[in-house]
Amino acid sequence: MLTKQELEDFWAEANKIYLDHISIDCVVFGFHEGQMKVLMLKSNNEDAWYLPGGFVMKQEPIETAANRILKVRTGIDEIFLKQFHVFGDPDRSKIHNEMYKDMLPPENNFFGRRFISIGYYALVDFFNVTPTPDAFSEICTWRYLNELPKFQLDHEFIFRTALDTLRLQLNYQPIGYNLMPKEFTMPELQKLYETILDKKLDRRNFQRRMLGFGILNKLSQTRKGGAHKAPYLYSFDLENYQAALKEGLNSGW
Amino acid sequence: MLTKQELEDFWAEANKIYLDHISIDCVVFGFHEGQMKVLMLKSNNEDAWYLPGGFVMKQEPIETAANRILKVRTGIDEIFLKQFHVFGDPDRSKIHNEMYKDMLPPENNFFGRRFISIGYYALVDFFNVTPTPDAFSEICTWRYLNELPKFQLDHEFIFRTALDTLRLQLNYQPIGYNLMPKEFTMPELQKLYETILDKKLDRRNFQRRMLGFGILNKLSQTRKGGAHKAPYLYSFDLENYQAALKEGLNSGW
DNA sequence: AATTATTGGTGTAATTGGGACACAATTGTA
DNA sequence: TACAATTGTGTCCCAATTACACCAATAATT
Repeated sequence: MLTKQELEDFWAEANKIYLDHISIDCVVFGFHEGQMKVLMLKSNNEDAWYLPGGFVMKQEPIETAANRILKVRTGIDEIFLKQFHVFGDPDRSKIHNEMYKDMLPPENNFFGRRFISIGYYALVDFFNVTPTPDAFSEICTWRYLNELPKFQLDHEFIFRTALDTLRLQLNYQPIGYNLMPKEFTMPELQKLYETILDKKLDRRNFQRRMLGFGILNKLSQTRKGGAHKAPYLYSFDLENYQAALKEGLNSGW
Repeated sequence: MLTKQELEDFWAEANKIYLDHISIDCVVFGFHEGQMKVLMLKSNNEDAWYLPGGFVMKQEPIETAANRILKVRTGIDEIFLKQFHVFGDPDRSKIHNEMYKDMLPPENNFFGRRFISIGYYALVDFFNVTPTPDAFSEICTWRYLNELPKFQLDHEFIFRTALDTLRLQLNYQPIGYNLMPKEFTMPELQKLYETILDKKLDRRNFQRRMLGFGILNKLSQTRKGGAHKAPYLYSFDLENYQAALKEGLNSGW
């Protein structure tokens, strides 16, 4: 819990460096070996969980701001990051206004203002991440998708929209470059897809389709050491992968 | 051209009622009988064209703001309107700052601030629209896509992104409800698609695919009066149409 | 060393969807 | 009445998707 003085200092500083009324909320999906989690923070003020977020500096591109915000929360750079929606209801920050109303009059409460929030979703390997709380949270941690706590504000809606968007975009967009090791097996990649979509896919059809995209290199080595038959290793063909990111995977009309 | 006093009044008022740093830019695509145009405004200050846009009032939802802005520019309500991207480069408003620098110091120049702009695209029948200039434009009019003037600011990029997004979304989303008359023929609907995509489609394949979506009712009447064979009339099955808008047209994984 | 359990590699038949294509029907005009 | 233009409709072919089954490799067990 912050003291009144600390809050005042934060707001005074925020007023100087950040754009008013604009915030960024990030839904960080973490993956590792068939698991999928979301990065969440627990308020140090009450029993409420929220998504990582922050503000845009006065002369900072929003893309840069999103990366900066995630850098301090996760410790990693160069995250796969995608803008997916803007959340702009006038009363979405009401709770913040309530929360701090005893400590500062609303006109000084930076948080209590109306914020228009730009939603990003991020995809990371959660083994690479060091979850780091901010000044307003006591906990920053991964949560399983099926064991999510109650969200603060409209963060439940933001999370849901991000997940829907991610699943939709899986149809037109390659995925996995930042989530898989350099070399990986087809079953491992399939597990990533199954985890995101929360459904089983057919091994053979998955492989055929994925190879059809032309974004994978089949290596001659196999993954030794595991139990059972050694699967072949693949790597992403980065050039084709990037092209597919731009052009999309299916043509349509 | 506005006087200095008029500008000052506008800015003073804008400061009172609008959220700082947030703007909305709308790419309004107009369709009618196989033609496709974009709504544009010509600055009364210089030979520069820009997209309809405006600001968000302090307690107004952004969706409402976008509708309000388009209402005054087009005269119509209930426009098909879709948020598609946020443009937030810090220097995207630079030109505005330049433009008015002789009339007001930058700190009073509402326009000269850094704006983060939420991009919407709209689809309308341009026969229903009365293009109406704003205080900063002498002309508000439709322009053909292949005869576009030079754009101000980053509006060329915004326009291009909107068009790309529209064409992409044509693959997963039904279209035409607000753009076609209540009853229309298959060739008329096809012409809409061809116009948007700027390419010819096969009559028979188009019909088969479109009917496959299950969003059309085939009526028993035909369109009499035209030359040549009378085509059947169709109407949208609004229930299935709405469902397809939500669910998407193709499944993917 | 043989057996078993488990997972990975691969092929094939049936179905579906899309693309290319041709001919018959209707209507106004010459 | 012939013609031009346009619409309605069906079929063939290929590509993609689906469902499904058998063989191979490895480790643990016996």
